[in-house]
Amino acid sequence: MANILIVEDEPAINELIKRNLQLVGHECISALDGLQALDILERTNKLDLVLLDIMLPGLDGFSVFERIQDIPVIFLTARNSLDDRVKGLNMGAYDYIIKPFEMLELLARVDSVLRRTKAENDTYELDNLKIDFSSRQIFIDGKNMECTPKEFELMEVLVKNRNIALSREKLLELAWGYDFEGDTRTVDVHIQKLRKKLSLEDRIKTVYKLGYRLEVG
Amino acid sequence: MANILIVEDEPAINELIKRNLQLVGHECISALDGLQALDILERTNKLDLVLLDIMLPGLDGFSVFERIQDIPVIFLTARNSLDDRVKGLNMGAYDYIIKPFEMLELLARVDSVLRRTKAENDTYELDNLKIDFSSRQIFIDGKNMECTPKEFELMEVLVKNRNIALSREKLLELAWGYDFEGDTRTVDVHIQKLRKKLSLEDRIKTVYKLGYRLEVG
DNA sequence: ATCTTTTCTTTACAACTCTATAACATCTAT
DNA sequence: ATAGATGTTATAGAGTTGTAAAGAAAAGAT
Repeated sequence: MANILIVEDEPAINELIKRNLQLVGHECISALDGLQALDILERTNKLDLVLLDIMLPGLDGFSVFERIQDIPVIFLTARNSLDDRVKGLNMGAYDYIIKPFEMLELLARVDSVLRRTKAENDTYELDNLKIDFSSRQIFIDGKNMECTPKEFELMEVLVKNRNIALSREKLLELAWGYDFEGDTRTVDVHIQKLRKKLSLEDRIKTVYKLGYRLEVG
Repeated sequence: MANILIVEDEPAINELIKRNLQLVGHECISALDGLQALDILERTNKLDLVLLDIMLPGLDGFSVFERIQDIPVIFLTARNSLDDRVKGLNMGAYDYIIKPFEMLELLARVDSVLRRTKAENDTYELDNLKIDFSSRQIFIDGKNMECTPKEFELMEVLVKNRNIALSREKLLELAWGYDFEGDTRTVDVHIQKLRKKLSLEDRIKTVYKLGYRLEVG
């Protein structure tokens, strides 16, 4: 889907981010310090996004950022200070995330930035299924399936968190909003609609006692 | 909400942290020195987080930390030195807080770590077996084995206490909950299922007259 | 406004899955 | 050899999910 450079000096966190981005279909390359990042930036020209830690040994994130041209950057920072945030955004970063962060939040922000910057990223294709996030339409073999708003929103959440088991509560939070007060069974009914309408009976798996997961090769 | 162990030798500060965490709905238990902390860690297995002072009488915080497995730790330290910070984070701590700290900051960091550890995608690998604790899936050679909830929970307990012989009573307590009233033979049946489904016949050992042990190189 | 249509949520019950237990077989220590 | 411990299989019941249809809410038409 997209090529992403992860610049983060803590190997465990770097690996964690990488694993999750790969899970949803991105190509990733890791750098553990600023110099390594510059090296990769110089040799590679197909990067779509850089996740950049500010606190790095040696060359810091801001210095790396100055050498990046025409690639969107999301800063990762342990510091919550307004200074760093403002500095980063003033320099032209697209977004910033304060560590420690929720993985689902990171995935959402990455998607958001890619959507803003890469037109062809507005759609996701899966076999004969095509999802157009900007026009909020879903196609099967090029035929518009006329989804309702809730159907689309739920499908969007499943697609953006594919291969991850999501509880009914989490799905309600992500597709309905954290303030939804109703029954969790509502999710079930909408899942059935998606399964039927989009022929996803064997792709949307039930995770017994938990929720659902969209399974994709 | 979460079970938190507070290791801090100054009674007033320990009590202060405890009161505030309880106020926001957490369960707390206090230790006033390293040995007491180890004792609690040994007897309790439902802790979600440890707040650990580095400067302690007798056994210091780093030594306590070495005995903690699979529980996130936030170090509390009066020392602002980069050395201690780096040492703590290198050892695998999730975060650290410099004393004196604002209570709200502590609460925010506690929440943040708890949120992160719940969403985090941590896995344990053992030969061709991979256990993903966040999505609750077990893979063999990358193939999802479709475990039931109880199968997963029992496997989780075995893995997290690998190489330790666990009695049936202990397994029931850890995987079923302390309030399970049924027969201990229930464990046997589930152990057989794991052995069969995950080909662990020679890894899950029977400890005659006691229980079972997952044996790992 | 009111009525109609569409979408969403809830409900009720059917279908299914999981789990504990029982019953019997086999093993182990003495 | 024997008593007690563990392995194995089958099954009923509890709990979870699937599904259709009724009820409620929102959107659109008149």
